[in-house]
Amino acid sequence: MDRQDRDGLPAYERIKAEIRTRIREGEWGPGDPIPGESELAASFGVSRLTAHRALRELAREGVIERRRRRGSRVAVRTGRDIVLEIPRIERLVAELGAVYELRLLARRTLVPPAEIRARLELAAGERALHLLLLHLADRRPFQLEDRWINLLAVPAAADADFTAIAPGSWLLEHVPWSEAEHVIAAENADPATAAALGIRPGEAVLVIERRTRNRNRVVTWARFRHPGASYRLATAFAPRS
Amino acid sequence: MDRQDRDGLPAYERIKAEIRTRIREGEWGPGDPIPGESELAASFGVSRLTAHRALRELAREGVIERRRRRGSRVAVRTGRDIVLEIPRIERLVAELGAVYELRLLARRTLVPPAEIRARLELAAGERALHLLLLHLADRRPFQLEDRWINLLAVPAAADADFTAIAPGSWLLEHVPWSEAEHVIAAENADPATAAALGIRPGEAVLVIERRTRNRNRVVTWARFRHPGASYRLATAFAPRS
DNA sequence: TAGTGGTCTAGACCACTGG
DNA sequence: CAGTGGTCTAGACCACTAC
Repeated sequence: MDRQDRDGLPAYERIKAEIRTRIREGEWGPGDPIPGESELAASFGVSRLTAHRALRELAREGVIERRRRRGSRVAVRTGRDIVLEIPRIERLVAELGAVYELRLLARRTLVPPAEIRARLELAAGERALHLLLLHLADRRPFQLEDRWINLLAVPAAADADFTAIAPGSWLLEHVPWSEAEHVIAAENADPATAAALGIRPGEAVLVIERRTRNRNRVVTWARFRHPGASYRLATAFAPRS
Repeated sequence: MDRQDRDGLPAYERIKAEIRTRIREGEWGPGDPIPGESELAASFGVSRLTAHRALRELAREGVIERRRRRGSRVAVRTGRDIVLEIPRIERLVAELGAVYELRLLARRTLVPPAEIRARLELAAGERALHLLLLHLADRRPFQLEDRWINLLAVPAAADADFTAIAPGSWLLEHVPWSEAEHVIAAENADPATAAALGIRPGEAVLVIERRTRNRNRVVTWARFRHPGASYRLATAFAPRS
């Protein structure tokens, strides 16, 4: 049953909350042992499995560390995980309360330069689709997108209308599953980038690169450039899970 | 028991792997229904709870979506979560194979300017500890750290020796639990930053800001600046959990 | 209102590991 | 080798919601 005995929360959530509270309030510090499954089960009046679930989830979230025989203890955090959500560009602009527009600046199918070919893990001489797009928010340049699409992985992209839908959105809808690698960097705007984004050459630009895979093939590689003065990635920290 | 029947994996992991495979290979596309708990339990010869665990974890990882009565289906991903791990600066430098050094450039306890006061959520007139540090990798400037510490939240910081240990590491060891907010941005180096980092004024700088909380109080707010040319944040995508 | 997911129990056996 | 965590089952009741 959805046990909502006391706080409208399932028993394992109540146990998790209780442990979190004791850690947050300093009663249990990093490295300190905390009660084991059996003890928790007894003190909360639940089965061991329920206590186990609470501890298992806390461990997955990085709050505690568990070892057989050794027991459970408060995790000693040596680093921090930042979870950044990067939504579709259309939603991002909409959430800023701005009107979104898309301009396709260039579209060509060609044999990519060596550097891009390596990123796409393409055979020599293989052609790929190159797109250059400008995303606008309230008619002002918001993001410059430089994208290569592996037509072997996504042949349908050759016929897609990227003046109507951003490639990122189109791909999300047409590629069933994907993993991605990201790089975030700061660069000085080169003259072409500056012209496209309507900023001065040399101005700081926030660069996000994304490489997406599907079935061990690189689907696409894209570089997004934002004017540094008007765009930042912000995150509320979320524990691992 | 740790059922390692076929692949050395627990049953719920085998079920998860099977579902992931079918999604990855396109057999089940975004939005498609997948077998329910009972059906999976029967076909894998496990109890419903084991099948439930597999589906629950996949849902938490964002792979599938579950709704009562409606059943389970492949998640329609509308965005991407990037998980960035930001390790301690000492470890980061060590992983680059470089020798780490720390230089404390300035240390003062003072009433912060209004902007900082707001970030620390401090009462007017309240003093805070301000630190300016330079982190070096192989004797070259790697990161400029501009940090404010709320002495009401961490009184012991007043006596800490930040010439020996980086404040980030010291805080991790002395503040039992924390949540954090992050901002990532690109800026042009101002003259002071350029001088400290040994770069030209105007060069792109990758800025990471972090605000850490404990018990609803802001513990510290810090701004880290890296020369854009020599530092990038990279991430392998990890599904949510 | 039927069917799916959500939670829970009591009992069980196994695996790992610190003393 | 004892104790802790890891997994599993069979059965149960409840909650939500699409039909």
